[in-house]
This record gives sequence, C-alpha cells and structure tokens, in this order.
Amino acid sequence: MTTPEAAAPLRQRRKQTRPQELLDAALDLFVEKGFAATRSEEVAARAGASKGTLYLYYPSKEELLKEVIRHNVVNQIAEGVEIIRGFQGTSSELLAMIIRLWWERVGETRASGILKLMMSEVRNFPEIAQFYVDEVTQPCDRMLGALVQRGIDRGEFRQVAVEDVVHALIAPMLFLVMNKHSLGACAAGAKLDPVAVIEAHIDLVLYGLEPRTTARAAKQSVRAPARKHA
Amino acid sequence: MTTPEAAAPLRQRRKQTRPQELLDAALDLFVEKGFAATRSEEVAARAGASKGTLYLYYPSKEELLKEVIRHNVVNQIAEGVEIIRGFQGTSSELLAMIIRLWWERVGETRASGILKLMMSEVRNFPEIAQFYVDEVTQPCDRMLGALVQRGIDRGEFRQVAVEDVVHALIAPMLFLVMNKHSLGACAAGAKLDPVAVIEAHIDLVLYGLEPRTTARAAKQSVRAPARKHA
DNA sequence: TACACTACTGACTCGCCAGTCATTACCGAC
DNA sequence: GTCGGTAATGACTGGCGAGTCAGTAGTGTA
Repeated sequence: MTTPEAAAPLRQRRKQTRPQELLDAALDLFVEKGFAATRSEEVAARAGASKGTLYLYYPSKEELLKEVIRHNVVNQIAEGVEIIRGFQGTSSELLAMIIRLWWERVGETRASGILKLMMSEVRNFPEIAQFYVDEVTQPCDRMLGALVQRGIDRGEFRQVAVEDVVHALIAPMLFLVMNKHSLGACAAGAKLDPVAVIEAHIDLVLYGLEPRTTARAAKQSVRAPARKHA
Repeated sequence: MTTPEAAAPLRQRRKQTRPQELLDAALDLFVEKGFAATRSEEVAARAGASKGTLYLYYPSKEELLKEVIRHNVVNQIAEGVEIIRGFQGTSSELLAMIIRLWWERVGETRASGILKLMMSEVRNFPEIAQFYVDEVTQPCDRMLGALVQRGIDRGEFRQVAVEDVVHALIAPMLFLVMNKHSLGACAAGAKLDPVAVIEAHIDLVLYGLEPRTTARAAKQSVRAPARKHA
C-alpha cells in the first residue's frame, strides 16, 4: 500500500488530445458492439476519461456518432483522384494499384470500421446516410467509373456497362471489410486472407476486362435474356 | 358510437400462426433498426399482437433473435447442392444459373435480411456467429468451391486459387444485399439495380475464368509480387 | 505560497424498456 | 346458453443508461 514514487496525476488535463481519443474509442466500440448497444460510459472509459468529460466535448451520443463519421470520412477521396489524374501507365496497372492502395490505406486501418458502421446503423440516421452517399459513395463511384472509361477509351478494356462493373469492382472490398469486422472477428474458421482475395479479384477482373480476342470468347459468354444498360 | 355490424373480435386466438408472424415482424425490425434499438413491444405490434403474447412464445428478446436466425437459415443450402449435383451443362452456365437463382430465391426476399443482421449484430452473439459459419458460410464456400473446381477439371476454367475466387464470386451478392438493407433503403441516389450489377458481375467473372488462349492474355496480367495460395 | 481559472469527475436524476402476471376475452364442448 | 380451459392483454416493476451539475484537482500566474 505504498504510493508509487512518480505517481501520475489521477486526473489528467489534456484538452488538446481528448477529442481525438474519444473519437477513436467511440469508433472502435460502435463498430464492435453497435451504436445502440454501446454505453457512453464505456466510450469514455476506453478513452481513459469519465462520462462527464465525454459530454464536455460532445453534446450527445448521437452527435458523437456524427462526429465519428465526419472525422473519418474526410480526405478519403481526394487522394485517389490525384493519383488517377497523374498516372502514366496502363489502366490495368492503375486499377490494380488503386485497389491495393485502398486496402492498405483504408481497408487495413481502423477507418474501415466506418463502412461497417454505415451499413449497420444508417437506417436510423437518414441525414448521415445522405451525407455519406454524397461525400463518399458517389465520388468513389465516379472516380472508378472514370478509370474504367479511361481503359475503354484507350482500348485496354472491352466495352462494358461502366456503372455496374464499378459496383462489381467495389464489392470485394466491402466483403473483406465486413468480414474483418463481423464474422471474421468472432467465429472460428471465418477469417479470410484479405490480400489473397484481393489478388484473386484483381486477377479475375483484369482478365475479365481485356478486349475479347478469340472467337470463342466473343460468343460463349452466358448472357441474360435482357440487359438494362447498353 | 355504434358497434360495427360484423365486428372482428378484439382479441384473436391464433396459436398456430403467431410464431411465424412474430418471427417475420422481428426479422423486419431487427434488420431495419438493429437488435438493440428495436423494442420488443414494436415487434409484437407489427405482428398484430401485444407484448405479453410475444413473451408467451419466446422467452426473451435474445431467444427471439436466435429463433429468427435459425428459422431463416434452414434449407438455404441443400437446394443448391442438389442443383449442382444433377446439372448437365457447362460450368459457366451452371455458375451463372446458381448466382441468378440465389438472387431470386434469397437476395430478393425478406430472408436476405438475415445476412445484414449477421453482419451487424454477430459480434455481440458469438454462439450465433459460430452456428452461422458452420451451417451457412462454410457449406456455401464448399459448394461454390466444388463448382469452380468442376470447371477447372473439365478445362472450362483456367487454373485459379479456388478458395479466393469463391469469395470474389460471393462478394457482389453481399454487396447488393447490404445496399438493399442500408444505404439503398434510405438515401437518395444510392439505390442500385441489382439485376444489372449481377449480370455485369457474371459477364466479368465468366470471361475472367476462361482459359487463356492468347499470348497477350498470358503475360499481361498485373500480378502482385507474392501470392499466398498456389 | 497563494490565488484564480478551468478541465475533469462521478453520484444523481429521470425516462425508457425488458420481462411479469393478474385479469380478460375467446371458443369449443356439452 | 353456459362453462372450463386457454390464448391474449397491458398496467406494472425493476433496473439500466443518457445526460447533468456541484464539487474537485490540476495548472499558470504573481
């Protein structure tokens, strides 16, 4: 029962770092347990603060959620746009690079939790949904759409329904992120090897996008009776 | 203040149909609002019953959730296995058929909500997670793995990392279901055309799986420095 | 050392909701 | 029709958790 010689103060005054620490704790817990099932005191505790401190920085649990989203969504798009604009190589290389880069910068990081959070909670917060669609989903679709169109224009990709192919491209990223934050995180035998899946996806898709050069390829594709898009 | 001439009884006795009605109501609400944010009285109300009636059939909210999962998961796999076993045509046709059929029988129906429910809630219920992985995820992976392997064995598909390709195949299904139950359900401009995306996916993937016949195809694929699987 | 200022704390309040159970309404048997 | 059994009800309780605020402890200044 002795006092440690260099006892840290029981209360720490860290006005500068609190907001970020609280946001990080909130993101982790909201992703793990869901918004409604997370108690605000837990968030504070994980950030090393008390409940009162949390409410000092964020006026309500819902505002905290909104701030978590806003904070983690900013800057996720601009970088990708710049990369595409300045890129010199083939569209295949560019597409593969963008996919790998996204996984490295977002998929593997804490920020990927935002995706799960959106999918899980968004129907209870329609304003957040609209914000996310406008600021993330649509810019992202446009960016990838431009990339695929670039490939078609340069003769590197065959003619495809750009908009729909974009969604088929994105899907495995969502799949991996959801796995990481749900089944993969808590059930035996459900954890995937993200890099392997990504490489399989890139391989499949780039080959699938190549201009058709064989007679067999041109006619053997199994088509549906009707297509919506040209 | 007159009594209607053919007044329906204020209390309806329907012991046979109650459980199913309660499960349906619970599934809808859990998918829409999340488990924790759904009040048990809401579930009862949507099923046209009172809270007491709900607890007459299910001992707790959590048991209700488990029953919702169990009830909707049964029989989802067996049918697919039978179709594959008896199929005579090419593996491409089979793969395309399975994907379209799944969308028709599961993706488009209320049962697809189970997928969102699992993704969103499962970390709070590890036993459910394990049950789902054992009963759904893994059988499904094995089934599709067998299908892809069939294609490779018959020379219809090129050599690929079967396990990883399977996940790349499944991903757009998850993507569409999540869209349907989250952003697509509540934000303007986020709704997808599932059939178009599925057809783009099938087209891309079947072409991507074809044996490589051109010299260009064999060498131009953009490969990662290292692959985990053979 | 003393003081003023402010970041921080956690016991408290109050409303909400899971789960209960005494009462009520329905229905088939006679 | 009436009676016994049971399906259904909803007011009630107990506990939990979001949000508050009077008090406390750290920090800069003189």
